Amino acid sequence: MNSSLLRSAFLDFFSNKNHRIIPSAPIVVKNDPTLMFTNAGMNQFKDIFLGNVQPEHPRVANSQKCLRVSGKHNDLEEVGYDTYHHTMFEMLGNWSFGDYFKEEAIKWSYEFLVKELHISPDRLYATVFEGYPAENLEHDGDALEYWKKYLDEDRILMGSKKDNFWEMGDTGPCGPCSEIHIDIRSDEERMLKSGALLVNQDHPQVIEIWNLVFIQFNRKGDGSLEKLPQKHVDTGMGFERLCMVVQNKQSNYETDLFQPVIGRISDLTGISYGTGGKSDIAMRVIADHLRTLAFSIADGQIPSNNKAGYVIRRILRRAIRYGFSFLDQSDPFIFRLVPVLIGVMGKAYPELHAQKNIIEKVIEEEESAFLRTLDTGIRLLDQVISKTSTRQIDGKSAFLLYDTYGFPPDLTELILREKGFTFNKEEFRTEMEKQKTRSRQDARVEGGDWIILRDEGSEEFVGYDHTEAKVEIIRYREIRSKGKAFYHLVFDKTPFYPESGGQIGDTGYLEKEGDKIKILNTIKENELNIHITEQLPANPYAVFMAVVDREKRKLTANNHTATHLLHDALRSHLGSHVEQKGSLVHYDYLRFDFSHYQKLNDDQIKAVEKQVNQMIRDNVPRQEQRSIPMEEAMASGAVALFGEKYGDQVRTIRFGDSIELCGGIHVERTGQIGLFKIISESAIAAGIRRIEAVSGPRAEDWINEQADKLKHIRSLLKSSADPVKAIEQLLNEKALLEKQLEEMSRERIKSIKSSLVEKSHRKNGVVIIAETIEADSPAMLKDIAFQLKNEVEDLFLVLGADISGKAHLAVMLSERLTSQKGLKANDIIRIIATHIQGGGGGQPFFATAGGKNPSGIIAAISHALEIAEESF
RNA sequence: GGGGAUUUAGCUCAGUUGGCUAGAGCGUUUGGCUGGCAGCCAAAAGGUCAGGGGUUCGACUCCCCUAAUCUCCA
Repeated sequence: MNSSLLRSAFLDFFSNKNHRIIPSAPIVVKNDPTLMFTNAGMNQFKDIFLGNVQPEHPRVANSQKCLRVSGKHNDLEEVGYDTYHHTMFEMLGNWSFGDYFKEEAIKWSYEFLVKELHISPDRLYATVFEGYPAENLEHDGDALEYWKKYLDEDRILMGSKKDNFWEMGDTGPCGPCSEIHIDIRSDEERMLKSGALLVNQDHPQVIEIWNLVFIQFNRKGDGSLEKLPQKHVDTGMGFERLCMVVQNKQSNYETDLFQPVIGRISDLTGISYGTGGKSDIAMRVIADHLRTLAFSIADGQIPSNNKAGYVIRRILRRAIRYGFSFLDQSDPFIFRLVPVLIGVMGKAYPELHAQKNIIEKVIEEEESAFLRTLDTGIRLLDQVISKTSTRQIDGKSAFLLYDTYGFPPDLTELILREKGFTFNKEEFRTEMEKQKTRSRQDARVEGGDWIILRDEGSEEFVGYDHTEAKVEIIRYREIRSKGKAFYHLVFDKTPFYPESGGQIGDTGYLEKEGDKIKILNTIKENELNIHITEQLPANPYAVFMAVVDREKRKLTANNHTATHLLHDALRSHLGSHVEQKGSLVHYDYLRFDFSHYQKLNDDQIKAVEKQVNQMIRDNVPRQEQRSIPMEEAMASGAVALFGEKYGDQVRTIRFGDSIELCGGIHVERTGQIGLFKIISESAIAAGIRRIEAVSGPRAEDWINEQADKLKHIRSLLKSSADPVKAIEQLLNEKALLEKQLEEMSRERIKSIKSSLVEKSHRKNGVVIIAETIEADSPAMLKDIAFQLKNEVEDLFLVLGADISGKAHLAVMLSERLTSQKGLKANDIIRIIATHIQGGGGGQPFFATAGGKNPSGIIAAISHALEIAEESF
């Protein structure tokens, strides 16, 4: 059975059991600082388990794309070396929200594996929670009883709390789980040793394929467990492993999910798969990472230099590195694999088709960028080698290469080994330790404990309707950073908008009987809105007036609405491939990154700007829906960014044709924005462009500035008719005059030079010139000095000039005088510069000085003359 | 969140302790050479040295601030 059929077999099976089939949530997580990527099938149902929202349907099933590349679940470094670890994988799951429980979950899992997929039951093992007396947790007798209906008792194993009691976090929903393991070893091997002994022993052929979690408790803050009124089922089955089992393969990479991609890698590199060498590892790494990249980019996460984007970039670079080292690829090639991947998975995940272009472009661009980085690294490494006298380079240099230039240490080692070198790994490790300690310390300084003032529930955001509110502080904490103390305050309700969705956080103040405390910023952490201040109120228990800086709020709202209008205008002029890739809404300006393949020409920019301004003049009213289901919003044509998921209640903001899911602050009517002006358009990555723009008063300022400049130009030109033509004329004239001037100054320099030569005298073959001249600029002085040096042999030249009230000196010596006589122009200049109350310096053959006292020039020159007379 | 680094011509980059009149290669334009092409030769254009402030007689170079980018750690 191929993978597509297998995926639909699972979904059909549960659909027939009255489950609603829902789409996978995006792989990129928004608004949850504890999680960057979806790492388990249950992520999108977290709120249902927590009781925060009611499910729309009590039974659902889906195939969820997951990523395990950072944080607690991090499989990245394992990928490639074995046959079953992945960064990106699909998790098949069926859920019951307060509906069916253990009996059905177990029954159906058995039915699907054995009846539907014809997996032999004598290869299956089930584990059941053995209990944990310390917490009064009984062994899971129910699960055991249900399993006995299907499996021999010696195939049902007891599991510890570690393996068979599942917890989401330190607190929250939890419960016992029951895992299904499968033994795919050959019959001979199975005869020799029972699979029961290999369960949970990291054997590559005795593996867990399905975990059935029975959520029935809530772990409270004090560590105790309470029974939930509603019991849930949460199951997850690794799709890649299932494919391997069903297709009778020994490795996930031999299934039809990976083989086409690996085949293409072979074609492109001319290296075949299955040789058992490093090239096999490289191919697995690339085949795996390609999936992660394609899915992340499709969900809107492009590689970048921080946070989630940086995780993605590092994965891509890991793939490139393996291609570079073990497949001998020094040109971009991974992007060429995208069509094959889409062939395999595009049907189940149509977003891959939709985003094909951008996935390819972004990967290609990143590949060439990293290959350049490798080039620079290799060059730097060569420099280090040439400066090293032993056969070992120091660990600090290797670390610098890694830490600052991102050059992988294993590559450093590889290259060094080829040249018969090594590097000091001990020292490298020490440097790395130092870096880690420093980071940990700085991170540690961050946290003071929350001080709870009132045990009140959640904080309410009232900022959509109000810019001030009577508030009470419900908790606070002190933060120390860079020797300064800051306070984080949380209110019972707040009009302050926290930094999110690209919009900056509100500022303002907290007032109590005339005493004001500034609120410097507002940020969001988990679901808390945190107000940052430099001081704590004298009486934190009081009731305060919290007031938002209305002026900044208004300007910010202007820019946020302008951003939506811009987005809409870009889509209507450039096409619907335009998607938001990043956004910054500040009170002074806005920045909007979006997918598009080429530079916008002037006409396009004008057209976009014009449409936005038309919308502003139309004074379109805001239509807001505070809380509607995601599905309904999408149906109305709202532009969704990545991050929303099934069952979410979302807010939509509509201005005419522009409908977006958005939590930000917007104007009531577009007319308030007044004016919109694009300031710059540039590229930030392959296929991604950036527009910076201003609106309202800032746009007015900008326009006025331009107009003032033009006005100024006109008044300077004394011609209001056609300033462009006048400037062109001036430029032409200027070019002509410059030529003439150059001619004249050449003549003048020539005559100055000849008069200098006339006034020169010789002593022991040295031509000595020491004169005051009239020069227009220090550059002219230099000019004369350099020309004379080329024309006169054995020259000792000292020149002085009064240039607009300042004294300037120059000393020029011929090569022979510096090398044979040991004279140094820079020494001489320093001595004689005292006469003009200045200082100077330069090289041995040429030096200059400047000073405040032009009347000292003559003294300086005669001093230099004395030096000359003494020397020759 | 913290550390390190980068920002110089359209592109890739040099520029030594502050002072050689800001350079190289590629690209562009023009002219020439060569049966044609690949190319070669010659010349030219092209720079707010990221932006702002400071120190200095003098700043691409030193100091401070800001921004963008790269990179490592958490």
